[in-house]
Amino acid sequence: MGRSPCCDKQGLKKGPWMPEEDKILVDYIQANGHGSWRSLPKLAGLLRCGKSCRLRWTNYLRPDIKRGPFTVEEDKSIIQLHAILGNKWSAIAAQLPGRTDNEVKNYWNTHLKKRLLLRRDHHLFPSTYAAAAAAATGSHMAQWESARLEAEARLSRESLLFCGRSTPAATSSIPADNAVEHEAALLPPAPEPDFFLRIWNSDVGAAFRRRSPDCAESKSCVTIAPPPTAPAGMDVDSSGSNEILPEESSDEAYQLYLDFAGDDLGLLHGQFSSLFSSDMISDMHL
DNA sequence: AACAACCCCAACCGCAACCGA
DNA sequence: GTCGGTTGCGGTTGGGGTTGT
Repeated sequence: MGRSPCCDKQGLKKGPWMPEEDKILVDYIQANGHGSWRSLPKLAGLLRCGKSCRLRWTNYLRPDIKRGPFTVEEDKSIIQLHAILGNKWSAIAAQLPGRTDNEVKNYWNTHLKKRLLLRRDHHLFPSTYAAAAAAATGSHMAQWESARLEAEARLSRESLLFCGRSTPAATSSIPADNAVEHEAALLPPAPEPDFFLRIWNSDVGAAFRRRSPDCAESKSCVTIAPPPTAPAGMDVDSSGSNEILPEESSDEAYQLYLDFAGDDLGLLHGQFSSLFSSDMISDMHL
Protein backbone atom coordinates (compact mmCIF):
# COMPACT_ATOMS: atom_id res chain seq x y z
CA MET A 1 0.00 0.00 0.00
CA GLY A 2 1.59 3.20 -1.05
CA ARG A 3 1.30 6.14 1.18
CA SER A 4 -0.74 8.95 -0.17
CA PRO A 5 0.82 12.36 -0.32
CA CYS A 6 -1.01 14.69 1.95
CA CYS A 7 0.04 17.76 3.86
CA ASP A 8 3.55 17.60 2.50
CA LYS A 9 2.24 19.01 -0.74
CA GLN A 10 3.58 22.44 -1.29
CA GLY A 11 1.17 25.33 -1.00
CA LEU A 12 -1.09 23.66 1.52
CA LYS A 13 -1.63 25.35 4.83
CA LYS A 14 -0.94 23.62 8.12
CA GLY A 15 -1.48 24.51 11.74
CA PRO A 16 -4.43 26.03 13.54
CA TRP A 17 -7.58 26.67 11.57
CA MET A 18 -8.82 30.20 11.08
CA PRO A 19 -12.49 31.03 11.65
CA GLU A 20 -12.85 31.82 7.95
CA GLU A 21 -11.55 28.40 7.04
CA ASP A 22 -13.95 26.80 9.48
CA LYS A 23 -16.84 28.66 7.91
CA ILE A 24 -15.84 27.64 4.41
CA LEU A 25 -15.58 24.02 5.46
CA VAL A 26 -18.84 23.97 7.37
CA ASP A 27 -20.73 25.76 4.63
CA TYR A 28 -19.41 23.42 2.00
CA ILE A 29 -20.15 20.23 3.89
CA GLN A 30 -23.60 21.37 4.89
CA ALA A 31 -24.37 22.19 1.29
CA ASN A 32 -22.69 19.27 -0.42
CA GLY A 33 -21.67 16.72 2.16
CA HIS A 34 -18.02 15.90 2.50
CA GLY A 35 -17.95 13.39 -0.33
CA SER A 36 -14.35 12.60 -1.11
CA TRP A 37 -12.20 14.21 1.51
CA ARG A 38 -9.33 14.30 -0.87
CA SER A 39 -11.13 16.42 -3.38
CA LEU A 40 -13.04 18.48 -0.83
CA PRO A 41 -10.42 21.17 -0.18
CA LYS A 42 -10.11 21.97 -3.86
CA LEU A 43 -13.86 22.03 -4.37
CA ALA A 44 -14.44 24.12 -1.27
CA GLY A 45 -11.58 26.47 -2.01
CA LEU A 46 -9.47 25.58 1.00
CA LEU A 47 -5.71 25.46 1.02
CA ARG A 48 -5.75 22.40 3.24
CA CYS A 49 -5.27 18.74 2.61
CA GLY A 50 -8.29 16.47 2.79
CA LYS A 51 -6.97 14.79 5.86
CA SER A 52 -6.76 18.06 7.71
CA CYS A 53 -10.29 18.93 6.64
CA ARG A 54 -11.61 15.58 7.81
CA LEU A 55 -9.96 15.91 11.18
CA ARG A 56 -11.17 19.45 11.63
CA TRP A 57 -14.71 18.41 10.78
CA THR A 58 -14.85 15.20 12.80
CA ASN A 59 -13.06 16.54 15.84
CA TYR A 60 -14.29 20.08 16.03
CA LEU A 61 -16.81 21.37 13.53
CA ARG A 62 -19.31 18.54 13.39
CA PRO A 63 -22.63 19.88 14.66
CA ASP A 64 -23.35 16.92 16.89
CA ILE A 65 -20.19 17.29 18.90
CA LYS A 66 -20.81 17.68 22.57
CA ARG A 67 -18.94 20.48 24.24
CA GLY A 68 -18.05 21.01 27.83
CA PRO A 69 -16.53 18.92 30.57
CA PHE A 70 -17.02 15.20 30.84
CA THR A 71 -19.81 14.11 33.14
CA VAL A 72 -19.49 11.51 35.86
CA GLU A 73 -21.29 9.01 33.67
CA GLU A 74 -19.01 9.70 30.75
CA ASP A 75 -16.05 9.39 33.05
CA LYS A 76 -17.20 6.01 34.24
CA SER A 77 -17.98 4.84 30.77
CA ILE A 78 -14.54 5.73 29.54
CA ILE A 79 -12.88 3.93 32.41
CA GLN A 80 -15.04 0.88 32.02
CA LEU A 81 -14.69 0.75 28.28
CA HIS A 82 -10.97 1.28 28.44
CA ALA A 83 -10.68 -1.63 30.85
CA ILE A 84 -12.25 -3.79 28.18
CA LEU A 85 -11.11 -2.24 24.96
CA GLY A 86 -7.77 -0.74 25.78
CA ASN A 87 -6.73 2.17 23.58
CA LYS A 88 -9.53 1.68 21.10
CA TRP A 89 -10.49 5.31 21.26
CA SER A 90 -12.85 5.26 18.34
CA ALA A 91 -14.75 2.33 19.85
CA ILE A 92 -14.91 4.03 23.22
CA ALA A 93 -16.00 7.31 21.68
CA ALA A 94 -18.72 5.49 19.79
CA GLN A 95 -20.36 4.74 23.14
CA LEU A 96 -20.24 8.39 24.15
CA PRO A 97 -22.61 10.42 22.00
CA GLY A 98 -21.08 13.67 20.91
CA ARG A 99 -17.59 12.85 21.99
CA THR A 100 -14.78 12.30 19.55
CA ASP A 101 -12.05 9.72 19.73
CA ASN A 102 -9.50 12.48 19.93
CA GLU A 103 -11.31 14.08 22.83
CA VAL A 104 -11.64 10.80 24.70
CA LYS A 105 -8.02 9.99 24.06
CA ASN A 106 -6.87 13.37 25.32
CA TYR A 107 -9.11 13.12 28.33
CA TRP A 108 -7.80 9.72 29.20
CA ASN A 109 -4.17 10.70 28.80
CA THR A 110 -4.43 13.96 30.67
CA HIS A 111 -6.91 13.11 33.42
CA LEU A 112 -8.06 9.57 33.94
CA LYS A 113 -4.80 7.75 33.38
CA LYS A 114 -3.02 10.08 35.72
CA ARG A 115 -5.62 9.62 38.42
CA LEU A 116 -5.71 5.88 38.12
CA LEU A 117 -1.96 5.54 38.19
CA LEU A 118 -1.88 7.71 41.25
CA ARG A 119 -4.39 5.48 42.96
CA ARG A 120 -2.60 2.38 41.78
CA ASP A 121 0.50 3.49 43.63
CA HIS A 122 -1.49 3.57 46.81
CA HIS A 123 -2.81 0.09 46.43
CA LEU A 124 0.54 -1.67 46.17
CA PHE A 125 -0.40 -4.05 43.48
CA PRO A 126 1.72 -7.13 43.13
CA SER A 127 3.85 -7.80 40.15
CA THR A 128 2.75 -7.53 36.60
CA TYR A 129 2.72 -11.24 36.37
CA ALA A 130 0.59 -11.68 39.47
CA ALA A 131 -1.91 -9.24 38.10
CA ALA A 132 -1.96 -10.98 34.80
CA ALA A 133 -2.37 -14.27 36.54
CA ALA A 134 -5.22 -12.85 38.58
CA ALA A 135 -6.90 -11.84 35.41
CA ALA A 136 -6.14 -15.22 33.98
CA THR A 137 -8.08 -16.83 36.77
CA GLY A 138 -10.79 -14.23 36.49
CA SER A 139 -10.37 -13.25 40.11
CA HIS A 140 -9.81 -9.56 39.80
CA MET A 141 -10.11 -7.40 36.75
CA ALA A 142 -8.63 -4.50 38.61
CA GLN A 143 -5.31 -6.21 38.94
CA TRP A 144 -5.36 -7.12 35.35
CA GLU A 145 -5.99 -3.52 34.44
CA SER A 146 -3.27 -2.40 36.74
CA ALA A 147 -0.86 -4.59 34.93
CA ARG A 148 -2.01 -3.16 31.67
CA LEU A 149 -1.58 0.41 32.79
CA GLU A 150 1.80 -0.50 34.05
CA ALA A 151 2.86 -1.77 30.71
CA GLU A 152 0.75 -0.13 28.06
CA ALA A 153 3.49 -0.53 25.56
CA ARG A 154 2.83 -4.22 25.75
CA LEU A 155 -0.85 -4.00 25.01
CA SER A 156 -0.48 -6.24 22.07
CA ARG A 157 0.56 -9.05 24.32
CA GLU A 158 -2.47 -8.95 26.54
CA SER A 159 -4.44 -11.42 24.58
CA LEU A 160 -1.64 -13.89 24.92
CA LEU A 161 -1.44 -13.33 28.65
CA PHE A 162 -5.14 -13.74 28.97
CA CYS A 163 -5.08 -16.87 26.96
CA GLY A 164 -2.60 -18.26 29.43
CA ARG A 165 -5.29 -18.42 32.07
CA SER A 166 -5.85 -22.08 31.46
CA THR A 167 -2.17 -22.78 31.71
CA PRO A 168 -1.24 -24.29 35.08
CA ALA A 169 1.89 -22.16 35.26
CA ALA A 170 -0.25 -19.06 35.03
CA THR A 171 -1.68 -19.65 38.46
CA SER A 172 1.45 -20.86 40.13
CA SER A 173 3.69 -18.79 42.30
CA ILE A 174 6.37 -17.14 40.21
CA PRO A 175 8.74 -14.44 41.39
CA ALA A 176 7.88 -11.04 40.06
CA ASP A 177 11.31 -10.52 38.61
CA ASN A 178 10.78 -13.46 36.35
CA ALA A 179 7.36 -12.37 35.28
CA VAL A 180 8.28 -11.18 31.83
CA GLU A 181 10.29 -14.26 31.09
CA HIS A 182 7.47 -16.46 32.20
CA GLU A 183 5.02 -14.50 30.16
CA ALA A 184 7.21 -15.10 27.17
CA ALA A 185 7.41 -18.76 28.00
CA LEU A 186 3.65 -18.94 28.04
CA LEU A 187 3.25 -17.41 24.65
CA PRO A 188 1.81 -19.88 22.23
CA PRO A 189 3.23 -19.84 18.75
CA ALA A 190 -0.07 -19.56 16.93
CA PRO A 191 -2.50 -16.66 16.94
CA GLU A 192 -5.13 -16.92 19.65
CA PRO A 193 -8.84 -16.18 19.52
CA ASP A 194 -9.86 -12.57 19.88
CA PHE A 195 -9.73 -11.94 23.56
CA PHE A 196 -11.66 -8.72 23.40
CA LEU A 197 -14.64 -10.52 22.00
CA ARG A 198 -14.41 -13.01 24.80
CA ILE A 199 -14.41 -10.30 27.42
CA TRP A 200 -17.08 -8.37 25.65
CA ASN A 201 -19.20 -11.45 25.80
CA SER A 202 -18.66 -11.81 29.51
CA ASP A 203 -20.41 -10.15 32.42
CA VAL A 204 -17.96 -7.33 32.14
CA GLY A 205 -18.98 -6.60 28.61
CA ALA A 206 -22.59 -6.97 29.57
CA ALA A 207 -22.20 -4.08 31.96
CA PHE A 208 -21.78 -1.79 28.99
CA ARG A 209 -24.57 -3.24 27.00
CA ARG A 210 -27.08 -2.57 29.72
CA ARG A 211 -28.12 0.55 27.88
CA SER A 212 -29.47 -1.59 25.11
CA PRO A 213 -33.07 -2.76 25.47
CA ASP A 214 -31.98 -6.30 24.71
CA CYS A 215 -29.69 -6.25 27.67
CA ALA A 216 -32.35 -5.24 30.11
CA GLU A 217 -33.89 -8.64 29.86
CA SER A 218 -30.75 -10.48 30.70
CA LYS A 219 -29.94 -11.55 34.21
CA SER A 220 -26.33 -11.60 33.18
CA CYS A 221 -26.15 -7.89 32.75
CA VAL A 222 -24.23 -6.21 35.52
CA THR A 223 -25.65 -2.89 36.46
CA ILE A 224 -23.07 -0.38 37.51
CA ALA A 225 -25.34 2.37 38.58
CA PRO A 226 -24.10 5.77 39.66
CA PRO A 227 -24.36 6.42 43.37
CA PRO A 228 -27.57 8.18 44.43
CA THR A 229 -25.55 11.07 45.73
CA ALA A 230 -22.16 12.36 44.92
CA PRO A 231 -19.67 10.18 46.74
CA ALA A 232 -16.90 11.51 48.87
CA GLY A 233 -14.20 13.00 46.74
CA MET A 234 -16.55 13.91 43.95
CA ASP A 235 -18.00 17.32 43.54
CA VAL A 236 -21.20 18.30 41.88
CA ASP A 237 -21.44 21.95 41.19
CA SER A 238 -24.39 24.13 41.97
CA SER A 239 -25.57 24.17 38.39
CA GLY A 240 -26.33 20.50 38.64
CA SER A 241 -23.57 19.55 36.29
CA ASN A 242 -21.81 16.31 36.96
CA GLU A 243 -18.46 17.74 36.12
CA ILE A 244 -15.65 15.96 37.85
CA LEU A 245 -13.14 18.19 39.41
CA PRO A 246 -9.51 17.24 38.97
CA GLU A 247 -8.06 14.91 41.55
CA GLU A 248 -11.34 14.65 43.36
CA SER A 249 -12.76 11.61 41.70
CA SER A 250 -9.71 9.43 41.80
CA ASP A 251 -11.13 7.24 44.50
CA GLU A 252 -14.35 6.90 42.65
CA ALA A 253 -12.59 6.17 39.42
CA TYR A 254 -10.31 3.65 40.92
CA GLN A 255 -13.06 2.01 42.88
CA LEU A 256 -14.70 1.49 39.57
CA TYR A 257 -11.91 -0.85 38.64
CA LEU A 258 -12.30 -2.75 41.84
CA ASP A 259 -16.04 -2.99 41.43
CA PHE A 260 -15.44 -4.04 37.93
CA ALA A 261 -13.91 -7.37 38.78
CA GLY A 262 -15.61 -10.25 37.13
CA ASP A 263 -15.93 -13.30 39.30
CA ASP A 264 -16.38 -15.36 36.29
CA LEU A 265 -15.70 -14.45 32.73
CA GLY A 266 -18.36 -16.82 31.66
CA LEU A 267 -19.37 -16.68 28.11
CA LEU A 268 -22.83 -15.50 27.27
CA HIS A 269 -24.25 -16.51 24.00
CA GLY A 270 -26.53 -14.20 22.16
CA GLN A 271 -25.63 -11.10 24.10
CA PHE A 272 -24.00 -9.14 21.39
CA SER A 273 -25.64 -10.02 18.17
CA SER A 274 -26.41 -6.38 17.68
CA LEU A 275 -22.75 -5.58 17.73
CA PHE A 276 -21.22 -8.42 15.81
CA SER A 277 -22.32 -10.39 12.85
CA SER A 278 -23.38 -13.96 13.27
CA ASP A 279 -20.35 -14.99 11.25
CA MET A 280 -18.06 -13.29 13.72
CA ILE A 281 -19.82 -14.93 16.61
CA SER A 282 -19.68 -18.37 15.13
CA ASP A 283 -16.03 -17.88 14.33
CA MET A 284 -15.23 -17.30 17.98
CA HIS A 285 -15.70 -20.97 18.83
CA LEU A 286 -17.15 -20.04 22.15
C1' DA B 1 6.58 41.78 36.84
C1' DA B 2 9.28 38.26 34.80
C1' DC B 3 10.48 33.85 34.08
C1' DA B 4 10.18 28.81 34.32
C1' DA B 5 7.69 24.76 34.63
C1' DC B 6 3.76 22.43 33.81
C1' DC B 7 -0.75 21.34 31.69
C1' DC B 8 -3.90 20.68 28.10
C1' DC B 9 -5.68 19.92 23.62
C1' DA B 10 -5.94 20.81 18.62
C1' DA B 11 -3.56 19.25 14.97
C1' DC B 12 -0.21 16.46 12.68
C1' DC B 13 2.14 12.08 11.44
C1' DG B 14 2.38 7.63 9.84
C1' DC B 15 0.62 3.04 9.68
C1' DA B 16 -2.87 -0.19 8.36
C1' DA B 17 -7.36 -1.34 6.73
C1' DC B 18 -10.59 -0.76 3.29
C1' DC B 19 -12.26 -0.58 -1.36
C1' DG B 20 -12.71 -0.40 -6.20
C1' DA B 21 -10.52 -1.16 -10.66
C1' DG C 1 -4.97 -11.85 -6.53
C1' DT C 2 -2.76 -7.38 -7.11
C1' DC C 3 -2.37 -2.58 -7.09
C1' DG C 4 -3.11 2.11 -5.97
C1' DG C 5 -6.06 5.54 -3.91
C1' DT C 6 -8.63 6.74 0.17
C1' DT C 7 -10.02 6.68 4.83
C1' DG C 8 -9.73 5.62 9.78
C1' DC C 9 -7.19 5.22 13.72
C1' DG C 10 -3.85 5.71 17.49
C1' DG C 11 0.42 7.92 18.91
C1' DT C 12 2.81 12.08 19.25
C1' DT C 13 3.82 16.94 19.27
C1' DG C 14 3.70 22.09 19.37
C1' DG C 15 2.22 25.94 21.33
C1' DG C 16 -0.98 28.63 23.99
C1' DG C 17 -2.64 29.02 28.61
C1' DT C 18 -2.05 28.46 33.53
C1' DT C 19 0.35 28.04 37.75
C1' DG C 20 4.30 28.42 40.66
C1' DT C 21 8.54 30.77 42.11
